[in-house]
Amino acid sequence: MHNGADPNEELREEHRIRMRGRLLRRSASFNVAHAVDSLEPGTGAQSIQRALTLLNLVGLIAGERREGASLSELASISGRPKASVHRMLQALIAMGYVERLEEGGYRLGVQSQILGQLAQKSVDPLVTESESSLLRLAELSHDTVFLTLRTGSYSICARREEGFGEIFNNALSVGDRHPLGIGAGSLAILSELSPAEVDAQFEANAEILAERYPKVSVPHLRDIIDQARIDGFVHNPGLFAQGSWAVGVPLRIRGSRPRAALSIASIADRVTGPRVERLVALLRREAKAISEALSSQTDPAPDSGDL
Amino acid sequence: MHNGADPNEELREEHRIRMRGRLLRRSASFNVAHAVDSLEPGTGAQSIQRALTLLNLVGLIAGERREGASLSELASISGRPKASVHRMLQALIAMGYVERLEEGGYRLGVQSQILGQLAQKSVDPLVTESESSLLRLAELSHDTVFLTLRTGSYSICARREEGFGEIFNNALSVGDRHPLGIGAGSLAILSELSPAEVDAQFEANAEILAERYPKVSVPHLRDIIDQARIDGFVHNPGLFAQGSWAVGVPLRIRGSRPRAALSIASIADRVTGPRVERLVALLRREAKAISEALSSQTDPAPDSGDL
DNA sequence: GGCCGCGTTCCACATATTGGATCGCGGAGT
DNA sequence: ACTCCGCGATCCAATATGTGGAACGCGGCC
Repeated sequence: MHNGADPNEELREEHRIRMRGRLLRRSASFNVAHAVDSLEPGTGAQSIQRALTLLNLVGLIAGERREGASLSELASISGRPKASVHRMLQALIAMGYVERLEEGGYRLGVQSQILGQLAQKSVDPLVTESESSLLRLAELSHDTVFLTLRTGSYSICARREEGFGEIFNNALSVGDRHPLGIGAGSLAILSELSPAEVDAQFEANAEILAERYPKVSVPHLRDIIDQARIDGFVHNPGLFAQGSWAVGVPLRIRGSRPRAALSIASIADRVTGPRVERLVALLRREAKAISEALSSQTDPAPDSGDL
Repeated sequence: MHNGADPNEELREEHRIRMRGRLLRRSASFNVAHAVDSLEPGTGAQSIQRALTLLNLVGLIAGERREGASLSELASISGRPKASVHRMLQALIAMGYVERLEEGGYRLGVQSQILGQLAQKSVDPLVTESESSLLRLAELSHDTVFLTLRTGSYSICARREEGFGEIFNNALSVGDRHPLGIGAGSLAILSELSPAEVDAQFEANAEILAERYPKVSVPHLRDIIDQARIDGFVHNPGLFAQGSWAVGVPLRIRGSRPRAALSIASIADRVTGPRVERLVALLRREAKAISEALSSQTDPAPDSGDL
């Protein structure tokens, strides 16, 4: 996807250096939110759901720790018996989606990597295209930056880039999935949909929201969305994770339904007052850059720039 | 992973243009080889295997056709009833690993892409690092170039790049998996292992080889491997797919077990006589470049260059 | 030497998956 | 306009399938 001369690589390396040793070991509880997923029984597919959830989990853990994930860890986090997890892992290994290190840890395998490659051909150029924007935003804001994508009635954290500020936001990491409406990016996407569609989404997720996000008030979210339609950005004052404030802007792509957003998260102090405007300005600039880059890919004529 | 300025992108675009319209619609049979996979019953996991096999298949088809894969196509290729395939697809969609286009086709979804991203953190830098080498090789040879990786007792086609010659080798595409020993790259990897290890691999795959590759003679493969130990490259005179000849060299990475190879495949006429030496020279040069690049990543001191 | 936590294996149970059959739809053919 | 065809979606009885509690063996640690 890139060679050593990739201009992003320098930025990236710099980040890595500054981040080193700062990577706090996430508490064992991880972000189980999306791991314990909606398994509507009767659809005849929860073994698949369980397996893929496990695969996600392996990815999430092994993505942060070089040693990979241990069996009992996976068992306890996913909340199923070790025997089951073990059996699933065997299957995943047999298929090459998971590998086992000599030291015993589990991590993603070659097939996972290849699947990703195949996926890049089909799915959005968005993720790759926004790479450099995310790096710039992280660099400039010193906070944590996210690219959120919509899938069905969910939003998923597709990319995350660390600024190297003092604070470290662990509320969301790559691969985490939440119902639409949870998170600044997610709300930003909703703000581009019609009120009717927004209602439809909230309705589709009604149970999940009530069950897993009991503190969240849907009417309140609707208010935020309405405000965002006016402002053009979402401001989330720590609604979902305590102390995790954020701003988000939608990505508007020509000829495509709204389904992506950029957001920046940090502590309350850094997402208040005049700084909000500054962050929003940064986000808007990058959002525009990305949408123009994507438009020009399909259509050689430069965008009229209505953002 | 790259932005518009990625130096590989130009090469790549050029390829795309030259390839356009030449992408023969693979015959409906596809390369089912690895799709109908070893489902050892009783392990208690073939629903997972089936689902992941289907996922692979969606990736393979949608990787070549923008419209994605159709249900009945997937059903007929994978050889299971439509009802089952449909149910699995629903599950995969619910998890975000597969998406459905408005036009009705199935293709890989956001989660697949993200899984790939997470995998890149854990798995080899090899695949990304060898990108430009593959492009150069394709460009220079005008044939089809492969990066093969080892997983357990299998080899998998991790990358494939088209030269724009007259002939088009369809024997192997990205994601295809075969037992170790099937294919020039695969053999090249084996040639770096000790004879005892080679035997162990053949033994592990004995049944599969006998059943699915009845024409292949293991003793003969052993001879080829022995020869490759002397020559430093593998020459496959159409052993596995009729008319598909190839040469392959192993990738030797400092401080890592042998598990990768580069190979070039074409028709008999183009992989005989003096051209073999020329191709091998090309392969060797790139193999050296890659291994040096990787060594210098972990160890700042330049490699002593014993290749 | 005994304890603990780990990964692994076993097996009777029941449930989740299976797939043949059916249905509804939209496009092609006459 | 009517039929035919192939597609994707849905249903449901039969059972093959995955399940998970329990027990095992191993290595490190007190």
